[in-house]
Amino acid sequence: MKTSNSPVRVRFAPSPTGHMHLGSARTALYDYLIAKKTGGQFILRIEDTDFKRYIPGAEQELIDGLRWLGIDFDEGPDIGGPYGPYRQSERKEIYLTYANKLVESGNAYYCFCSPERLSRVREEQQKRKEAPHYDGTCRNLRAEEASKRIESGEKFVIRFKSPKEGSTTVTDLLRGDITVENRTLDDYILVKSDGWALYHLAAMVDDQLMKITHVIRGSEWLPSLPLHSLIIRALNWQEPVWVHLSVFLKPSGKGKMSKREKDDLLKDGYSIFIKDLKDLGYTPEAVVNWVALMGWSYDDHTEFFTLEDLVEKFNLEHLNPSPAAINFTKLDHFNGLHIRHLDDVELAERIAPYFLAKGIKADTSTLKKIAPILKERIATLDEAVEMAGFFFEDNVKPQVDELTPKGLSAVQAKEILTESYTLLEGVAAFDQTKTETPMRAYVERSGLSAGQVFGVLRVAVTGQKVSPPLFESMEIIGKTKVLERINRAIQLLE
RNA sequence: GCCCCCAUCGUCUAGCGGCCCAGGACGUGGCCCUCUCAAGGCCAAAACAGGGAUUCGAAUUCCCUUGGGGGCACCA
Repeated sequence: MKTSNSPVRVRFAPSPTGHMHLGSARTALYDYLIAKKTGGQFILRIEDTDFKRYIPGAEQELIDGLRWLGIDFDEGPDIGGPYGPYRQSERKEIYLTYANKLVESGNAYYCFCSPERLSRVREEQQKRKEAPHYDGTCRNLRAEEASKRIESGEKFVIRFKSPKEGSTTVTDLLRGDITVENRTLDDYILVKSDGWALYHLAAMVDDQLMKITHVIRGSEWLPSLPLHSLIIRALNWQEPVWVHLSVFLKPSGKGKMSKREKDDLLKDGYSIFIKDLKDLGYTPEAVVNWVALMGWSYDDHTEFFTLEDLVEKFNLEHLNPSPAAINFTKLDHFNGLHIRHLDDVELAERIAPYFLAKGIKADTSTLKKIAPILKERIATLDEAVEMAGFFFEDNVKPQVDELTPKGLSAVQAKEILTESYTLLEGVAAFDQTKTETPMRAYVERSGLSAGQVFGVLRVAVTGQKVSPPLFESMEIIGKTKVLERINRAIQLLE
């Protein structure tokens, strides 16, 4: 099936009921990519008809998440568009119009059964080990009787009249034909007793009215695909291309993630929520790259992609239908890759907020200087703080035991520092080439290893055992401060 | 219980009948480089779930089993 040549209209239709997670991000990404690639449009539609589950702020989080990832939409609730409104809560009457058409054409019917009766029926069915389904009480009610009961004020819902015989075949782009026996279909509710349409109706109506050509969504919708197709056919509409993406499994590959597991994950510095990822030091570039490759691959085995690359190379043909376990170490890898691809100024800007969050006043000019030596040493942006915090402190607090590493006595360590002080004090232009030469010579002379000498000096100057390269770091810190710090370390050793 | 989907290294995947005693990436182990940590380079271990069938030939097609996932709401 050729799908990626003519302009495609796709929609991302989340419900504002929780945080935006990786699965949604990937769906939105694919939507965006295929729309951009084909010169089509990407629409954001908010499915907010379930007022009980509605979470204020969730819509904004969604929009912020998309913006952060660089996924722009062409039409949506906050920017409008020719097929609005883009919130289902503003489209009640539209759904009713089509629900009525369905009733008129005999494809749907009014049902007056009470929720209480229905749950009793369900219970009995389950006791008999049957699949829970509507028992059909109102399915063949005469029209006059139905309208009489409606007029008398009885509560009702509208149900779809699913065929009882034969089978229904629908085509999914990744899986081919999917066929179900119609007798396994239920008479699903289309419109609730409060007059609001349910997803099954609302989404189909919106997709049609918004001229959606490809429905890209999670595979949790696969079981209701026949129903959706049947609704569309009953309305004499044309079916979109159905694309059901595989689900994401927890890292172990065993099922979806529970609330508890999500909390545990956060303790390890990972999260499936987009809003967390930013705080955890991940770049949107890496998240996009990573998520794009979970369920999609490119011919030539390339794995490093920018959003622009993906727009050019993405296609619907290489999608993989099997469930994928989330691999966070690979996110780390991509994050490192993308950090290294950032230029120094950009990286400086990106790490600045993390210093700020830790209460460290990091000035832009120093940030720019440390960016190149930090670049290949951090996997997440927040790591810049622990790796390079010492650049911004007035003084550092080395551990005495770290000042005297294995194989060296306190006396030797002190000697190294005193000698270093003298040598470095004598260097006029305090840049790395000028400081390294005399220090190397000293190493030769002392009979100690470079590791020992520079190690002690590193702890004295940076306060830590692990740091960016010593001489570059000292240059950035500056002569005065370096000497001060060495001095303090010598005192510590006394 | 019923329905639907899926099945290649630990993980993400390439493979769409011969190019595969299965390729790449992450991770892991080793070596090199090296002032620490990284980054980088090189090397290694690591998979076609099982059983039938079709075929000269199957990871690739079909069937069964097993395993995994999803769904069965007046949620989406």
